[in-house]
Amino acid sequence: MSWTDERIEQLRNMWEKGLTASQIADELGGVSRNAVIGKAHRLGLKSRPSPVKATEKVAKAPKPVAPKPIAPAAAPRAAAPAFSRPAAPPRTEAKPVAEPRPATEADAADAPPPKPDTPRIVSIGPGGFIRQGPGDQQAPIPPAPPRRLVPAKPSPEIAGKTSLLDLNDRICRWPMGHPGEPDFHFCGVAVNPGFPYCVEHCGRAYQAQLPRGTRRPPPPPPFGGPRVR
DNA sequence: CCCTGATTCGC
DNA sequence: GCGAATCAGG
Repeated sequence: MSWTDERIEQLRNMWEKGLTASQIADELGGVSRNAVIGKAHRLGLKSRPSPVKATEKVAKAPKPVAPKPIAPAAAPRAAAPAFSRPAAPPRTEAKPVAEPRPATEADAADAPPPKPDTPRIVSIGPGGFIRQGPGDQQAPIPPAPPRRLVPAKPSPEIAGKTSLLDLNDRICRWPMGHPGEPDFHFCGVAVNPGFPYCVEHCGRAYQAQLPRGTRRPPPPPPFGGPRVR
């Protein structure tokens, strides 16, 4: 398979919709997940949360990775491959990282004082416990992180469509489109009383039983017909 | 082990 | 330009 304009277009759309590379590859067909990712990068559209790129700790000790016993004579690929990318790309303003010292347990305090520079004056009570001053109450109130129960962008294709969550026993649950595709939805019109489908789709779902031996018309296609790719 | 995306590099 | 192989985190 080659990257025709149309396929590139599909790749772009799906990628920006947040579909995974696997899904895109599956949808396009004829290409692997790697092919999709590679093409996406070549197109310049990358980003999207990567499970692997999030780490940017310099404190990581350089791990030499045991050289493979085979093919030592293979030409070294780069001049200095071992340290080709230890330098953190200054993606964000690289603030001076605190020196990696052997962290003590005491350092791991959950609530460090907001102003480390200000000397805190504490008093020791009888018995050695630390008295808390009026302003010393540890702020135990973590700012509640704003949470969104519903994605802000439910994908324009689904807007207004009857989704799986919208199903109830009064609306037609005849599937429209192909499951797994972004615009897959359900019929959603008023149901034929006593049936899970509307009148029209009941006609499709429930076909009269014909006498044995008679030729029957082709059965109703599942999910609206054969998949076209 | 499965998944994910990123990167490398021979073709 | 392409994508398999590989890496590396979840």
